[in-house]
Amino acid sequence: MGNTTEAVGGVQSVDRALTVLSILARVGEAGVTEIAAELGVHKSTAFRLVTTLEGHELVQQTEDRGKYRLGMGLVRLAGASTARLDVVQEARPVCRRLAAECGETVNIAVLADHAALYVDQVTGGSGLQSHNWVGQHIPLHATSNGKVLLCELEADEVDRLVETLPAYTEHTITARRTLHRQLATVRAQGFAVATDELELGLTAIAAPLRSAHGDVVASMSISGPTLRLPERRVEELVPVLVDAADEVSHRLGWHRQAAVGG
Amino acid sequence: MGNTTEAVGGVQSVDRALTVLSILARVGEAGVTEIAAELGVHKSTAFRLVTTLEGHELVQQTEDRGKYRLGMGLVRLAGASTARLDVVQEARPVCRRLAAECGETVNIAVLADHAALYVDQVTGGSGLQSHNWVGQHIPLHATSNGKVLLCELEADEVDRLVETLPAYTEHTITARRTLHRQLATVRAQGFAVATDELELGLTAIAAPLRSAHGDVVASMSISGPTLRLPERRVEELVPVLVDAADEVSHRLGWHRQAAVGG
DNA sequence: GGTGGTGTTCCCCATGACGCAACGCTAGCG
DNA sequence: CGCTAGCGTTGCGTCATGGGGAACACCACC
Repeated sequence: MGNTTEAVGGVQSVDRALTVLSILARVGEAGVTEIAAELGVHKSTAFRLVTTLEGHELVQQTEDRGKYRLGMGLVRLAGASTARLDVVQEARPVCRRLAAECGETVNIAVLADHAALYVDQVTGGSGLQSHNWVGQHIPLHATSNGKVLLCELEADEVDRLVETLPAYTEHTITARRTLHRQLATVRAQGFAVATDELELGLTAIAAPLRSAHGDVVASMSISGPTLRLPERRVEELVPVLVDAADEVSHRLGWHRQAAVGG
Repeated sequence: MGNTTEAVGGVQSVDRALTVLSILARVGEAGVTEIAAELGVHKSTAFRLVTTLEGHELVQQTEDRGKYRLGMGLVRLAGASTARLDVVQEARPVCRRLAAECGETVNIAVLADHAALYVDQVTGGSGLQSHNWVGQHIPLHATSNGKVLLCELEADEVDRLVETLPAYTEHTITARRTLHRQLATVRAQGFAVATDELELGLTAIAAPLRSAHGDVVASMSISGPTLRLPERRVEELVPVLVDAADEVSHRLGWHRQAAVGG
């Protein structure tokens, strides 16, 4: 009987095990009893599922006889997953160079499920990463990456993906018309800026990564504290970012002239 | 074709499903038949497992009736996973054990802003110790931690980070060529030593901590008075330190074999 | 149009996963 | 200090459930 999300797949025990992963992703840490309650199964069942997950390192215990949380096997799998995305593979060296060059964090995002999904991140300057965004879903209308990913879609497609426009700060775009107007600008100038729109004090600029067909398949961004990225510095960074993005697009087989069947 | 992992956990079908993920991580793409063969099960069984995985977006089909590969759900889960951990947290128990085991001070350092930043410290057995390094910025060219943090960077990146090479003692490296040569050695042997280079009478050895991607994200060091750490004792401690560092790397998701390219 | 490959579906059987209950353990509290 | 209540963990008998065989739909090559 459905508590959360159930009957997704065919094999019951596998479905339950994978639901355990979702639960842990949501709550961070959980004990066997808690998981069992959420799944609606007996403790022992939950325990066996968790143990199996642990055997593959997708889950790990915080300590002996302790709670469980997601494990590093997931990171490994996700790495293998994104590594197959040729976007990430091709972009990584460029990201690294860009991050080092401007001392800010560089991200790669793709369109996934009504949101921008961050698939890679290289932190600038300091090796101690402030916050790892990889795997996070970010609202499309409040981020530079989101705007880039949307900018070449049909208007009704944009409206389908962006169902609501919640305000995160006073600068967040909340009107559909404003959004569409901004997307036109982004499309025209080839990059997007978002200042304090998702979070006060957070600024980001983004540029599109294109496949051989010319489609926008991903977005590359530079982000950092608004204090470090005032208007003047943004103006400096934009051409650097666009150049880097173009280089990645080039590696992916895109050529400015080679518009395939307009 | 070796069955890589078998009977790891308790629940058979879950175990098989997770093995499917490993297989896909290894080969990139695979069809139902291929997966079934590798698992040693019937096609239909493999199909059901894959379908369940697909329901949770851990796997996706390249096209209709096509092969399967790892999905974006993994990236999401991995993001939730890495958000909860950081180097210090994972390293702390190992540091404590290491410090107790060898009776010297153990430090964790990361690259930050043209210097090594000490982010954690566990003092060794002997009671009162020198001052606390945590939060201190330390020159990269005169410390074992610095050498480790630099050793896998590009040569020009190293030169950018190390602007000048001031001499702190008569043993400090002051020539760029010497530094680059030493970094190559560190990279090759997997650890660094610094004797009397920052301060007369102070010896330290360091080894790299790697992320799931294989990048050197931090450095772990053992340091103490040169009197207590003569060459012979350093030789004893190096394998102990490297083992400890490898263990932390492992916890962070790094696996020697898990080089993604193949 | 044959032939061998794929991913997919159905159905029946026995295997293997489930719920139960009991265990060892820790923590809190009277 | 023992008593209880909660935890994660384990063995066991039973029956739901997942597995395998075979047939299906489809594609590509010959």
